[in-house]
Amino acid sequence: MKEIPKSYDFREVEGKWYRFWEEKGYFRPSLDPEKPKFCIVIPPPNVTGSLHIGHALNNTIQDILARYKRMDGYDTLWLPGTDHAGIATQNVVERELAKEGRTRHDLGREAFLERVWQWKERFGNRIIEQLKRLGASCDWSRLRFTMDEGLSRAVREVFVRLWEEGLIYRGDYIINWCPRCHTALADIEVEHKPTAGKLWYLRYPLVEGSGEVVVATTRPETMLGDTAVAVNPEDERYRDLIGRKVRLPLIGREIPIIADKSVDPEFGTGAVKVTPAHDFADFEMAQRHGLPLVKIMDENGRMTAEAGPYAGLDRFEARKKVLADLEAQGFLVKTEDYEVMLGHCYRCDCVVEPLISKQWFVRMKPLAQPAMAAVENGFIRLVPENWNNLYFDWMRKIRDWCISRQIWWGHRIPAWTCEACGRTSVSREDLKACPECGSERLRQEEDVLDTWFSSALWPFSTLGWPEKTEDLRSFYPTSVLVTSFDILFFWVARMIMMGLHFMGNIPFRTVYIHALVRDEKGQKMSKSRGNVIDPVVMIEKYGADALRFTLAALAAQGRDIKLSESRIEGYKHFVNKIWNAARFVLLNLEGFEPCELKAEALPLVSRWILSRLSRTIERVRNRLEAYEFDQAALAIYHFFWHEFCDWYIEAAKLYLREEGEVRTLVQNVLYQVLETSLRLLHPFMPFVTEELWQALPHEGESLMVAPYPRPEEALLDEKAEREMAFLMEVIVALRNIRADYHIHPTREIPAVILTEKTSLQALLEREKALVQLLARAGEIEIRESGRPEGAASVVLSEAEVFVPLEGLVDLEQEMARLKKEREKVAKEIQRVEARLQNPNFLEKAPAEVVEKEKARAQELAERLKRIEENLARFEALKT
RNA sequence: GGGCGGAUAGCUCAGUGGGAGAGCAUCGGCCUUACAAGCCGGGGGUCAGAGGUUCGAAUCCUCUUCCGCCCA
Repeated sequence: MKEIPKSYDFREVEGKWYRFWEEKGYFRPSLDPEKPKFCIVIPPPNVTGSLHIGHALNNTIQDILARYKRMDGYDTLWLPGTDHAGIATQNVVERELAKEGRTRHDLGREAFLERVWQWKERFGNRIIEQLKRLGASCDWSRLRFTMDEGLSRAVREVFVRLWEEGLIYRGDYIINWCPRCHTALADIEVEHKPTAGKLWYLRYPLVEGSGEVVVATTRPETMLGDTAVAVNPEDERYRDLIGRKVRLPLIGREIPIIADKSVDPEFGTGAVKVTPAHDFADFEMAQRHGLPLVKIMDENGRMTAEAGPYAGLDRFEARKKVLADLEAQGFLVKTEDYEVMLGHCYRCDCVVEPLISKQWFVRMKPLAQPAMAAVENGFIRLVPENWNNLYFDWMRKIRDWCISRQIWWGHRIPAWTCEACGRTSVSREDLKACPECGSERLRQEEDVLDTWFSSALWPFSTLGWPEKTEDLRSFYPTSVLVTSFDILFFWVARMIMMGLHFMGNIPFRTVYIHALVRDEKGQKMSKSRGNVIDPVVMIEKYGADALRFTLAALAAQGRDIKLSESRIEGYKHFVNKIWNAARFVLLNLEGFEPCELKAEALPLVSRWILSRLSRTIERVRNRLEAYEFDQAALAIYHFFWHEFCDWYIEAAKLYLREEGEVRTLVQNVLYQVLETSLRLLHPFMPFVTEELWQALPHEGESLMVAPYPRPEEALLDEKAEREMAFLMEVIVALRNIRADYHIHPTREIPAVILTEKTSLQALLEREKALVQLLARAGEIEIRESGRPEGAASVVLSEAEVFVPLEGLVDLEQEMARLKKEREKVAKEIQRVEARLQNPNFLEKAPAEVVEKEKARAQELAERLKRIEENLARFEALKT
């Protein structure tokens, strides 16, 4: 037999097996039409990205599923790819240019894009390499990129069709504008953060007669663009003023006082200024009341000519100046501290500005309706399902999606405007001439599409759509999407809409939404906080298997993961434990001959471990199917460490000493349990399991393609489990006494075991050697009665265990132990008896519960009796 | 303001109507030839608080307090 090194060195192992798997083509599906299909599309990481701990969790889960299903007989495709990440990538390259003292405008559009592509070729695959380190079993031969040729074709097709269906339109609307990225943003790309601000009260004098209206605002500079003052129609204070006019300070424009239900009478004075060109609520109000728009700020965050004397000022300077002037002229009533929710760009964290501009939009309502129904009717299942409400809520409140971005890196909108006839045409192919008038004076739209537009198509564009490919036929709809909730709407909801609209079918059956990984104090990890746990560093320090197992073990549903390095270190110990258990088995396979395992011929402990193994397999499979990765991982952990290693391997030493059949049988059980455990563990810890499996006798080329274990009914053995539970109780009792009396571990102790049950007596006789080995016991006497004098004792429910050692027992200590035990048992009896004496309980509780309680009461009573007797004996000895 | 989640051992968390659990940490004893990254044993909890439903509540309901997150 092969001997393996004393401790596991993952560094030498991981790369080796990853290359092996890839070379063998195991990551690729066979496309065998007979096999059921399993498919996951990866949430494409940004090309700018490097692997962070969230990716590590996300991809570990996907890999666990992919490896599990692959081993379980599914033709499995895990389809990888990257996202061009429009704004983020453009920002990176622009920053690079800035170091050379240049801007993208110096280069021009084409040269700039050239530069971005170069950057992508050089750095864009870093995260892919890191995923390989993690062990991800993606089919790299199908690697896609949102800007590659095929996907770009899909984007165009979708854009044109939506346009033709009237679901895309262009128009002047208020949008979120990032003055730094210089582009429009979608609603959900804006992060609202509480910021300390002020509430300014401004005096607007009435045009006719004396009097005034005081409005409260958090943005005084926008008063330059006010076109009305609004009050709530129910508000008594202002009822008489509705319809009258005020004169806008500083500017002198006359604006009306209007009534609108959206005004909150509780806010400020109950009267608000209306700036339709620079506030979402005001824009909507303006539409309701037909108010004019006055744009006082431009795309750079500077004041326009409409701002009169303030034209050209930056928005923050303008505020200062406006306030100073208002105060000087007596229009500023008062100032209060106020916390405002300020929108920030999710890419660059700048304060975004609501602006009116010409943008492209997708009508969402018609698309959202079926997407909602798909979840409502259970065609798509969100796991855990408490995300349903949030999903529905968001879909109900959905607004049209602003898809145009004023950047260069991305899918350029396929629309051309004819300078001759003014018509805008949208086309699948680049236009050379105007389809309307034939003129060649065409100007292509400058804007590109929101990055999420292309990722919304991901589940079918990556499979080859709009071509009718074999991949598309085989793998759409995909099986499960693994993602985190923060992109549920950015991405998941849009994929559902697009999938339903263009494929006529859901994009995936299940959406598994995993937790966010936080640091050990529960804070978000971020570079600025300096609390980032870098998965690549962890892999180098503890190995990919340890990291993966940790993430799986912590992935409880509906709760964020608080990760600390010590947890990873802890599970590295588990990896080592597996290694050493395998080492033990290998060292003891001398003369190993595979044989059939007939339950009757096996020692009790072997029947027990096989039964436990079968139960563990069942549990692991169930928990995996339920996406309870933590439960699955912990089930294996417990079985392998605390049943197989702690008990079975120790017990096996008894039989391995012997010659003959029993040795062969136990060797076979050791082998079988280990080999099966490795298969069971492989999706969680692919590397160490492959390394060990290859060192064991095995059939097949790789553990990766070995069958996933199935529970075997024939191996379940309740009797063996019950009997072992009893023996373990006895052994623990003996160890207990040893520890309490500080008897050296190597010293054999004599034991007397009392039990009235003949079946247990027989069991103890049969398994005496096992008890002797595991409890380091010498002579063991088994009898029905006759407590030895002056012995340390432990009372079990069906037996009493004594260690009669001359001069051993400390009376006080022994009595203290018994008294404590008596108290516990007595308390328990009280509870059980109270229950049993309650007629309501006897009447209403299910019969089996009542039976169980009765049996328990009896058992406890017997135990108490024995404790009392022992105590009495000690009392007698004392006097 | 609206919504969702959480509060169980020192820490991290499972348990979701019928005997309070795990891992880590801690304490005591061991280098027992697979493993000291280990083995054996121990201690530790009015399950946030109050009320209710029930024969029975950590578990279901209501309220309160505190802590997260999302949306406005």
